[in-house]
Amino acid sequence: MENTTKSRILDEALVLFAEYGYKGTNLRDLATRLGLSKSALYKHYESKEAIWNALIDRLEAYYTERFGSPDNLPEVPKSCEELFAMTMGMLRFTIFDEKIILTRKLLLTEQFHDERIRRLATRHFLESTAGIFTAVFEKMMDAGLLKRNNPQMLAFLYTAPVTSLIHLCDREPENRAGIVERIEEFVKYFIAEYAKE
Amino acid sequence: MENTTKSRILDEALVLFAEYGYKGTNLRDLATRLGLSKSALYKHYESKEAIWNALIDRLEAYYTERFGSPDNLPEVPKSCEELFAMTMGMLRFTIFDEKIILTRKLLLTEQFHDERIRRLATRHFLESTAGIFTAVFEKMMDAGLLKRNNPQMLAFLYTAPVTSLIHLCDREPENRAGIVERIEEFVKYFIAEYAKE
DNA sequence: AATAAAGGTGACCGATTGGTCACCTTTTTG
DNA sequence: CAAAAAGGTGACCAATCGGTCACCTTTATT
Repeated sequence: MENTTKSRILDEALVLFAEYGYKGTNLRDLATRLGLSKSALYKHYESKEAIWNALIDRLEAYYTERFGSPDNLPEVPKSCEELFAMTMGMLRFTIFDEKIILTRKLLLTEQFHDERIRRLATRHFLESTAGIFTAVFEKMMDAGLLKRNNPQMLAFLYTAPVTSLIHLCDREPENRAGIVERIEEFVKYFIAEYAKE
Repeated sequence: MENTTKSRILDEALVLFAEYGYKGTNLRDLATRLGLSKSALYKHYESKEAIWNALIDRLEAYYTERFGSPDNLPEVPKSCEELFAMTMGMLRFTIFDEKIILTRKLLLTEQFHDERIRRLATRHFLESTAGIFTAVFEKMMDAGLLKRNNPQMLAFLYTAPVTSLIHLCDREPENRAGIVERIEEFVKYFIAEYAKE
């Protein structure tokens, strides 16, 4: 169920839906990109909407698998340097992976046109990463690495600015290097501000 | 040049483009909503694209008028209570005004399909409000109301989380009241954290 | 009052779209 | 190996879209 035509259709659908939107995507282009005829698509999905729904099914599955259970938390950093390294590691992953970029674009551009996308957008942009860092910060406070503070508030204060710069990165990929530096600067500032001592 | 048909077309175009996207908007709907026939639109604009461009012209003009010159800064708060009041005032304006909500939706959903929207999105979501608060914080630090700190970084730390909650508000208008409370909570937390003493 | 310009209408056009169908080819299955 | 299921094709269809046109009505202009 990996490199089947059925799943390749979804791969390519993500590219087109993310780039041109649901309305702006047509099945002839999709078929051509896959080296298929348009009618072949209908052997795998019964309509354009069915492709769309299957793509969102897959996205939802990805999110529940990735962020659904609290046991796949990252290792808690044992120092502020490790916190910095972990953050930048996550960032690089999130900012350079083509599929994740496309997913973000899809969530942003279709959030007001589809109920399930709307819910995923909140989950992605607000809850997922902030939830992880809430747990991380809490443990780092317990370990005496960060000043005592409201961990949830602190995580929100940490992730929201970074998220907004990630959006900038999607919008201006030509400035990616400079933006990564800016994020680095922010992360350093934040850690310096809230590190113990 | 205010309540002319020409400008009413743009008003209604904003609604449709924001709600359904450029591709998802059709001129028959637009005309019907205005109580016109479709061909009447062509007496005012030569194409769908021309309507789109005129709408963006107007948006750009609004932004340069509103945020273009540094002299229309808000009054600098004389206390942290005033900073709180000012912030919540700006927030309420930004969150309840139907036209601003639609504009945000348009910027989000069309930012990858149009170069000028892309630039406006960065200006709106990253530069405008952060710029204002950079100036405000700098002056409040000079006045001894806030702890000495990097004003630009602080403004970014302040506005980015609020902006992300404004997006949440657009996505879930049914939870607006609760989200406003959450913003209030954040703003209080932030001010308490960075107020002098 | 005559004329022209501006504003508005409905019928129509070609292009594009999602979707269907009869037919062919390959692969699987008993 | 025969049958059938799965995968693929190109021609075609109806609906929708942006856009045009000839024509009518209202409003300014001189």
